[in-house]
Formats: sequence, structure tokens, C-alpha cells
Amino acid sequence: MNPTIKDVAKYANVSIATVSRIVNGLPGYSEDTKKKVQEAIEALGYQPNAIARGLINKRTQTIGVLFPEVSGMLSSEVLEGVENAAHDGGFSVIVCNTTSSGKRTVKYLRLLQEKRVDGIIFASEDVKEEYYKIFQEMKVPVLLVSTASSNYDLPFVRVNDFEGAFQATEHLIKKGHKQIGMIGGSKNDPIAGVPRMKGFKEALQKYSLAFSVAHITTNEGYRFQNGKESLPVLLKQLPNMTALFAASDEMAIGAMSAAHQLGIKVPEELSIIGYDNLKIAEMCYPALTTVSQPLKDMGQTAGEILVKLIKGEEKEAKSRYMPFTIVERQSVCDLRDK
Amino acid sequence: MNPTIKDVAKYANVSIATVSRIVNGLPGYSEDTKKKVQEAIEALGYQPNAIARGLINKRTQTIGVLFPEVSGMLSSEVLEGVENAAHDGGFSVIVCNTTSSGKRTVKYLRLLQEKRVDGIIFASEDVKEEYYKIFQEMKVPVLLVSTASSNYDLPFVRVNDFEGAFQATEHLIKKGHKQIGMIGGSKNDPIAGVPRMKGFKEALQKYSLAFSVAHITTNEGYRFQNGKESLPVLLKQLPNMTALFAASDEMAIGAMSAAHQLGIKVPEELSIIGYDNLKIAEMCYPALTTVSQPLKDMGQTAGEILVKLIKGEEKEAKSRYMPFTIVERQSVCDLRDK
DNA sequence: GCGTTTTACGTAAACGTTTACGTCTTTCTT
DNA sequence: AAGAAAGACGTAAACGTTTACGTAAAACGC
Repeated sequence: MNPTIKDVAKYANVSIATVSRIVNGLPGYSEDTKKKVQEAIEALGYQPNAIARGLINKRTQTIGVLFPEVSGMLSSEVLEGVENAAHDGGFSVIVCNTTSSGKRTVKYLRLLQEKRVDGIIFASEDVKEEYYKIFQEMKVPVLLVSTASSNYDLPFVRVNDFEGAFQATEHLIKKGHKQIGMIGGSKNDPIAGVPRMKGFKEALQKYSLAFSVAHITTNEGYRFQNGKESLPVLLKQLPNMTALFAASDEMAIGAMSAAHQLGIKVPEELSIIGYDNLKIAEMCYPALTTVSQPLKDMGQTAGEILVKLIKGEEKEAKSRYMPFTIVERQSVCDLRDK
Repeated sequence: MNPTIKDVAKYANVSIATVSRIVNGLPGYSEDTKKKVQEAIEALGYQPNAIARGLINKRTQTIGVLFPEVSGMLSSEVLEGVENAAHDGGFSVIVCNTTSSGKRTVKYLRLLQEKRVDGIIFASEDVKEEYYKIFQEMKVPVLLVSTASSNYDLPFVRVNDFEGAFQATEHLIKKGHKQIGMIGGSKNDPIAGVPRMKGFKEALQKYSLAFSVAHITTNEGYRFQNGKESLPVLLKQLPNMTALFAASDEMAIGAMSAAHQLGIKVPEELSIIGYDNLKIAEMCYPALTTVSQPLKDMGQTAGEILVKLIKGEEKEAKSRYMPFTIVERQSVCDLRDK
């Protein structure tokens, strides 16, 4: 139905090889025939078939991106960056929503394998053995973004979670807070869970502030609801807390919401610092002070590296720690002023 | 490098046709050979090549989705629904971020054409003639989601914006508000702009409340910042306003933020109702009362219809108005109680 | 002006599948 | 038991490209 290279060749009275050369900008034809062929292409509305191309070139110009949830604000910002870099490099991106399910992840990886994607970006989850095996089978570059792999040597793009948490806590300390709690993630989460709690703990210790298990609540997830439910618990464990560090913006905002309901004023009576710098961080009231992960940039960088790897412009992928910053808004007050 | 159907055939001592039949579940072989072939597949780790398949079947099992911005919360929820439906139907989705640019949109459409996607979902923007032409060239089903086409007859999945705005306004009226303002979108936006303002206006008129141009501010976009900047303007135009309807949640929350800063209590002194029911609507404080668009459902429904269209299970695509609801939270107060 | 290099093409194989068609064997049918 | 029908395969063409190789003509060198 769509015109093929044969139709163009016939129309222009040349061979398909010549058409192919012209379309691909290879040498080997006169200006005259070039014009003839271009006219034929124009007249017929010819579009090269990327499928046929892919079959012979063994390149689909497509990458796959796996997220635990595509509508999460974290994912969607990363995705935007990835898509942007991919597009600039001449690649399309197939999104996959693993819903954090191992089965679904494997199914998607198999699918991407069948579709012969040229590379993979894997976001926000730990790499299981099962996944790693498929990565190896596929023989395509893989890049981790906003996550790392404890067991396998895979290149990643992310921020240093320990440092981020450390500095967030330090920020509170420098504002004069001494009783600081944390709404943490999961103890079993080697990415966003453990390092952030460790950063929190070591910051307190560095400044010789008290630390005990009572200073942290752990949670299954990093959602609004987790934060909302955590605040009362933390408040019971640590009644004279003046500030808290939440391991995610969503949780920070959840805590803020709970504080509102309990009649606790933020930041006057309770300072809150979050982690991520999602778009909502500046939309809530008071606007949230938080550790900014350059999510879009991380996606973009990961995309760029992947593209280079695919094109062979780079041989070995180096992991990248992205810089984070503390963006100060209105949810933390300075105790020293008083 | 990857084993092909030939390798499997050789390994199992059969022809490639037989392998193909077995892989595709077609009839024409004995149980014995089936077992032999399956063992060969297992042993070699054979995965059919979707590219080669696509070439001959003229089906890529892939759809393209175009968004004006992929990291928008609206888009990301729709995307999740689309991806879900696509995956269930055996399709992959390629995301395209048009950034509302005509050029980029055309470029993406051409790309999707080259990649021979089986269908397209077009979100959140008006369909220009240029786009429509490509749709026709491509001869694949197209579905609009969260938008409609004024000039072309394309099936859509969306909510009735006029009705949504009308009922949102009515909700405020029924709570006893009489001085109601609106933070609107663009006068040139035939989708989310005009109908919502019209719904607002007609609701006021139905209840014989005053209406003038001073009751509405218009904006370029639908973002937080637009809402934040609009509130003071609207307040000047309508000093004794007790409630306002914002044409998007982001703007509503922007207005709420501005109100906080101005020392205006929400909802005691100013009630706010939004539009969209994004995830942030329940995260802000006070939680936002809003018109809920079932975004994920809309994406899902659009995806399902598209898949059916592609599979030929349905011939003619019918447009669908999705039901909206008003979800009451804490940002609107009842004046009649007082 | 003759041999040599370069240019401008065309031919055909290859990529990895699906599938129409043909052939041979087996199983019914009566 | 003979012929027909069904079953179990194999052969080869097709899908739309790219590209190695071949060839004829043009350009060049001296």
C-alpha cells in the first residue's frame, strides 16, 4: 500500500540500489539522477520502511525504558529527559510499566528482546538476577537511572543518596535544630532506603546529636499516605522534635498535611525537609525545602550515554553521580533567629 | 548472533516452516515434533524476531502516543492507562513529546510512519490540517484523548468540558456562594478554554447570578504559576468574591498558594474548586475539591478502543464521553451553614 | 591514444520471518 | 483392499531494505 523503494526506482527509471544510496546519502550517483529520484520520492510520497531497515541493519533505533510506575512524578520527569535525549540521537523510546512486579518486568524484557531494541534504561528498582541474565542475553547496553545494582556491575546515573540525606540533615542542624526525626523508606531498599537513613544517622552523629531507633520511622513505600501516617508515630516516639527529614517529597508533603490536621504549624512548630524536588514541592504550602535531584537531567544524561554506547562512540560506560542541591523554600525555619 | 528460526530448525531436524507453525500455534505437526522443537527452542534460547515478523505481517504491534509534555501530571496519568491497555492487547507504546510544537509533532508523525506503528493516540492538542493529512496517509486508526478536533471527524475519548465546568460552578452555587470568579484558560483554546468558560457563565446565568467579563481571568496556560498570578487580578476585579472555579488543578493550587500568601483563608474566606483531579489535588492543604477527570481510565479506554480498531474487532470508532464526578474535599465551604 | 583509475550505476544475495503450495504418508470409508 | 481424505511435513517466494560485487562508460595520466 505504501510506496516502496521499488516503486520509486521504477518511477525514476533507476535501480533500487541507486535509490537506496540517494536516500542514505551514500556516494555513487550523478546530480541528474539524484534530482530524478528526489522528484519520484516527492511524487509518490515515499517513506523508507524502518522495519525492513531494521531487519538488515540489526538496528531498530529504538530503546526501551522500564519504570515501576509511569505516572509517578519521579518517573515522568526522568522519562521526559530520556525521551528528549533519545529523540535528539535519532531514537524512539518504548515505555514499559513494570508496576514493580518481577513477572511483568521479565515479560517486558522479553518483549524488548523480541522487538530488538538497541538499548535499555532501567529505572528505580533493584536489578534481580533474572533481569541481569536477560540483559546479558540481549547483548545491548543497559543503563540504570536513579538506582544502582548491588550485585552486578552496571553503569548508573544517579545522585549520591547518602550524601543527599547527610546534607539535608546537616541543613536542619545548621538551622539550629537539635531534635530531628526522619520519615524513612524501607530497610530492605538498598537504593533509597538504607543510604538515606545512614546519611541521616551519620549527620546527627557528626554533630553529636542524640540518635536512636526512635528517631526514624520506616515505611513500605515513599508515598503521600506513608508520610501522612508516619508523622503521628514519629511524634509519639520523639515528642519534642522540631524538625524532620522525609526520604521523599511525597512523604514530606504527607507529613505536612498531617501536621496541618493536628494543628501543628509548619515551619514555626515543625520544620520539614524533603527529598526529590518534584514539581509539587513548590506548589504546596508552605513551599517545601528539599534535596533537589535533577530528575530530568538524569534522564537526559542516561539517554545520552546510552545513545553513545549504542553508536559505539563510547566503549565503556562510566557511571555518573549527578549533583544534587538543597533548594530552600518555606518549610524550614531558622531556630537561631529566636 | 541471536539464534534464528533456522538454527532451531537445524537443531530439531525439521524445516523452518514447521518451527514457525509450532511457534505460532498453527496446526500441522505431530506431538512428537512439537516436543522436539520446543526442546530446541529451549536449548538455544530462541526468541522470534519481531522485526522480521513485522516486515511480513505488516503489523508491528506498536502504537504511538503523542503528548504535548510527557512529564505533565495530566499526561503521565493518561499514559499509564494507555500503556496498560496496549500491553494487555499485546502492543508496545512509543512515547512522543511534542512540546506543543507543530514542527516537532510533524517530525514525530513522520517517524511513527516510518516505524509503521499500527495506531496512534493523540493527546491534549488541537489537530491541525498538517497532522490530519499525515493521519490519512498513514491509514492507521487514530484516537484523540482528552481533546477533540474541531475541523476533522476523529474519534475521541474525553469528558464533556462544558458540563464539567457547569456542574463545578453549580456546586459552588449550591453551597450558597453568589460572588463567584473563574480562573480560566485561553480564549483560543477550543478544548479546555472556551467550553469551560462557557459552562461557568451559563451556570451563573441559570441561577440568575451576575456575570461580566470581570468574573473571569484568562491565561496562556494552565499551570501553577498562571493560577498564582491570576488570583490577585481576579480579586481586584471582583473584591467580594467568596468562591472561585479554576480551569485546572494546577491553577487552583496556584490560587490557593497566592491566597495563603495574601493571608486569605481557604476555604473560610475563599472557596476554591479545581478541574482534573490530579494526584496533587489530595496532597495539598486544604485538599482540593475538584472535577475529577478519570485520566487513567481515559487513557485505558482510548488504548482499548485503538487496539480493537487495529485488530479489526471493531469497524467504526465511536467517540466516548467519559463520566466526570465532583470530588468533595476541603477547599470549598458551605456558606449556608452560617 | 592507450592503459588505468574513477564514476555511475545495476544485479543479486542477505536479513528472519510467514505462508501458499506441493508431496508423501497415514487413516478413513465402504 | 482400493480410493479418498486428512495429516505431517518441506520448498520456496515474499516482505522492503542494504550492500558486496560486477560492469560499462567516462575521466585521467603521460
